[in-house]
Amino acid sequence: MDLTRALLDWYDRHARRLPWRLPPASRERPDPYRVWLAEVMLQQTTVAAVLPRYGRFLARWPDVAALAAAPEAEVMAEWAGLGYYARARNLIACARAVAERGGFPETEEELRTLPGLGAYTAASVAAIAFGQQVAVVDGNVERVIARAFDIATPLPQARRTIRDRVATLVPAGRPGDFAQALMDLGATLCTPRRPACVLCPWCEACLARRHGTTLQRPVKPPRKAPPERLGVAYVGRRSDGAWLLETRAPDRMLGGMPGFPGSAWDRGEEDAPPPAPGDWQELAQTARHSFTHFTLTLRVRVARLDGDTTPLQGSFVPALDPATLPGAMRRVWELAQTSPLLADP
DNA sequence: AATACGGGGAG
DNA sequence: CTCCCAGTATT
Repeated sequence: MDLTRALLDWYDRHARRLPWRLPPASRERPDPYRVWLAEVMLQQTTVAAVLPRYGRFLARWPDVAALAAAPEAEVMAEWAGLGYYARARNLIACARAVAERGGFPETEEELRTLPGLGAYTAASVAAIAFGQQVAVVDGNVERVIARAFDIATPLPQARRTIRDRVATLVPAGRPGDFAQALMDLGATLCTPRRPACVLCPWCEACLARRHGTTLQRPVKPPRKAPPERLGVAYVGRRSDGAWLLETRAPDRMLGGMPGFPGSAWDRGEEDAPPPAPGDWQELAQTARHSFTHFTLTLRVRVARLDGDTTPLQGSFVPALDPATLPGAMRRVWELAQTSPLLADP
């Protein structure tokens, strides 16, 4: 039996049931908006992390017209905690472009031109939403294919070979199911650390298994240790309880998200003057947060500000829901809660 | 080709 | 702790 047939048969029996997905072998076409939204949320993000957020987002903006009309700050707030905030900014831009042109384009090539749709997402929407016969390659697929064909070339150089291999396997009839089947296989059986080869539909054919190289595929380049960075953040609260916040510039780290004013730690600044006149006190403890490419230590300075304070940076917001803050800022907020200076009025 | 860009789940 | 995840945009 060929690889494609074996994989689809396995998928028909073991497909994960996910809210953005139709059951296997379904004759219906899924809503392109829902497919696109899920694919963007899933970029570098685990299914487990997306699951509780997808339904909430969809309930709030059920179609592309609704999202296109949404205020940007509300979308950013809904995205808080999901990371890679350029995704949310691109999501809005894409929704507006699609609403403008009256719907999603159906080819991989046209989809690729939309904001936030790269090679993977354009291919996945084309295959899953529109039934186009295209190769969908994500991290799971890279692992599965590198193992099945025992590809020793390191990533990312091996991407072209992997893509070509997938392209020869995609069936004309069920390209969307095939893409999702390959990803399910990587997510549930062909896992990085402990692959369940005995359950795998490709067990017999898998070259890495035959050669005993499974755990060494795919070959990845070594990564260097992320550097340490320092910074300062100011948590100010006015006598009426309002918090001093800024909206971070879109071209910066955590761009478009709310945050506490302070040094530009994403640009190497370790200190900065206060964002408003006041009696600022530095907390004994620091706020630590790990990003992909550096680890940040933030000194936190707090102050209770006068009712007529005019901020030099940021502006006062009457209420602050920490759930709408990105992780690093949430840590700062939590630490600031220990200071009596910031207690509710 | 290399780097910036988050956060959380799994082991 | 480390690794990795339904990647994209920029340089």
